[in-house]
Amino acid sequence: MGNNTNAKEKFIETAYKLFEVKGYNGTGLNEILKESGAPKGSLYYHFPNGKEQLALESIKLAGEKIIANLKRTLDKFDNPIDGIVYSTNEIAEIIDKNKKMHDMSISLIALETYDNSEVLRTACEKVFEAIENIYFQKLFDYGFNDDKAKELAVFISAMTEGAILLSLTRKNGEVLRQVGKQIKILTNI
Amino acid sequence: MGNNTNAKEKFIETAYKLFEVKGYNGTGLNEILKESGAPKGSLYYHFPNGKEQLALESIKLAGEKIIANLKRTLDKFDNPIDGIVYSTNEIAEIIDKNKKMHDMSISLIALETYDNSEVLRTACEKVFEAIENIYFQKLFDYGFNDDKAKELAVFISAMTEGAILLSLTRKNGEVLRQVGKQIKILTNI
DNA sequence: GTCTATAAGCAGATAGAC
DNA sequence: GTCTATCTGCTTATAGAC
Repeated sequence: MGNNTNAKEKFIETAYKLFEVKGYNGTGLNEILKESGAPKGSLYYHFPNGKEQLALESIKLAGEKIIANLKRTLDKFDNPIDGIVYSTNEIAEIIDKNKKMHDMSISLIALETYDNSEVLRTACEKVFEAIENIYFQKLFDYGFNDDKAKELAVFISAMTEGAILLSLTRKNGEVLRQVGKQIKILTNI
Repeated sequence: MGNNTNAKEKFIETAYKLFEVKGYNGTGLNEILKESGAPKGSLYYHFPNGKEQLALESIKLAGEKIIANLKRTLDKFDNPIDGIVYSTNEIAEIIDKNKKMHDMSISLIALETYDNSEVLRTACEKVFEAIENIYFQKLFDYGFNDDKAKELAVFISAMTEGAILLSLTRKNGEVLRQVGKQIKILTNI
């Protein structure tokens, strides 16, 4: 019997890379097929609901990778703000080099789908919530009370997503680095 | 002689509304044509470079509207931070009501085009710069020195864009309101 | 300047052989 | 489970009548 798990995973891996950079509407099924080297029939066997189902799995995968990256980085530091500044600097470097999105944000697909597909919007919402929770836990463990940690986590999530957007648009990581510096100054931790 | 200016402006108005919410890749030319009530030949007469040229004009128009809104709001306040908080609360209300983008951000089209079209990327970059300059001027006029005003302007731009993204994804303006509160606390102005 | 007809290609999706 | 052929409809764009 053929190994269907590998074929399915290959589709998701390929799709998630393309969706993250080119977006949901900007990526055709044919492109995903070509890149993954499989025929169309196989895709629809593994994803009966077609493109939307493939995107759903892609968003979940992207979320897992983003969360894993963020956790790994924050764990290097005791002070949460130092970890966050390091994280923004890491992303800044990637943008300086690749000038492409890669395991940093699902903002594009979130903006493309929040008004069209409740399934995909909810999936994106969950990823953003998970990111916020990582920040919250780090801040809470450091000693902030529940309310303060929650407020700061929302703030840091928004700031980071915005800085990624601006840095991508400008094709350099300067905004991310400036924002990192600024949050260090403002929070004064 | 026919009034070509009106026809052209009508196209831009229609396109900008659709692009802002549905995105560049998510909006077909046929949809713009149908909504504006004009035939295809007319569009290509006014925009020989097709969709990209239409999008370029749409981004410029969106930028003008966003800037005008922001200026008008900030001018109501002497204290820049109070103006910014009011502005984020305004956007939060719009999201609570409409749950759609409308004169608040070009983030979707920026993320869709930064890697495909240098023309559109540059247009988006200019809009973000203009927004940043509005914040800078307000902060500078209030008494911040040049460097500090610049740093805060970048920070506020990023934070606002990120908060809009998260609020749209969650379909409510809570993040924007929380971020507004938080920036008031952190800057302590 | 305006409008219609149409081209050429790609989109997502499906049927059915193997 | 895999693969091919194909369908329908939409995409951007163009040619040419008026």
